[in-house]
Amino acid sequence: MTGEYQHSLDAKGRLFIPARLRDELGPAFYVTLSMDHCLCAYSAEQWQIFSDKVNAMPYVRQRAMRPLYAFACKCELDAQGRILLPQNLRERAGLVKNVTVLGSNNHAEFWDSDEWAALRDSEASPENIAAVMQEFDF
Amino acid sequence: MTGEYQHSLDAKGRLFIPARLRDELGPAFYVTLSMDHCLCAYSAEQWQIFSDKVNAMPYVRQRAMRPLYAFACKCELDAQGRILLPQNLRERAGLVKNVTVLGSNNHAEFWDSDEWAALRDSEASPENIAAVMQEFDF
DNA sequence: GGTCATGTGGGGAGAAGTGGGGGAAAGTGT
DNA sequence: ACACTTTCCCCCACTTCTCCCCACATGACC
Repeated sequence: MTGEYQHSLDAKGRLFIPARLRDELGPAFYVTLSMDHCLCAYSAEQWQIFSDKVNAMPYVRQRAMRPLYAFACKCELDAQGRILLPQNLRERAGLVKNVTVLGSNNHAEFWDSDEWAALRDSEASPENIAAVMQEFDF
Repeated sequence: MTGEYQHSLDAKGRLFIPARLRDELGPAFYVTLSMDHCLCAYSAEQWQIFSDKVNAMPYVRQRAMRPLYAFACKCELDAQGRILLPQNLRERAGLVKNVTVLGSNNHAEFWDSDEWAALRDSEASPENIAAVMQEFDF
């Protein structure tokens, strides 16, 4: 998944999913917290892969995953290609009006637009890009 | 991939891809940022190799790749052999009207023509060529 | 000079994206 | 149990933009 898309939450808390990401996420997908101040969306398939990994862990470690599952929400697209984001998730990621949707390889991310803009400017500097590319021998 | 090709963005932000590069990039390829002030295009195959490497890393490290994926765009050729470059990518690389397309071994690069001309003149000096060749024992 | 492949530009149909109305379903209080 | 509010979901109307198409210019090759 790739790309940066600008959308807005409407008065009812609905978020539009760009057509390109829709194809890759599938008709129903999972949204949950991230380690950053944003939300992550995983296709049903990716979610399964993730869950399998969790299941393979000893129970003591599985408990640490509790918040991830507690906040997770299975989202389904309406006829217009939108999802309804539960309020607790919106609050958690500080999503109010302007939301930037990012494709990020195997998942999508939802950011408050201002926050993402600030992060992008600091992360997408030539030095960082250079460092990343070097690391991957790209 | 080799060569230097002169093209222009039309009013709709479309860029013509030279026939020689088209063959090597394939019908759909990925365009993203570069560490220089230009855009890079990778064939779907190259992109997959890169993504596989990223997926093999722990999630905490994968985050560093966010800007690369956020700016990336899967571009498909139209019947005339052109692609539509998203505005944010064009802005990022300062592409307005005249664009120089470069073949650069395993990828292609898109430069603002003036900028490339300046860079080429400074880099393609006999001294630089000599230095490069020496380094590779060429 | 003719013909084919390559490159350039623009019109228009249809998909993508946006917003809002209204009714069903669920939750709340008396 | 019943009215009332809130949330959710389906539907419709509208705007914007992408993509497909055609028409033409240019240059290479025969």
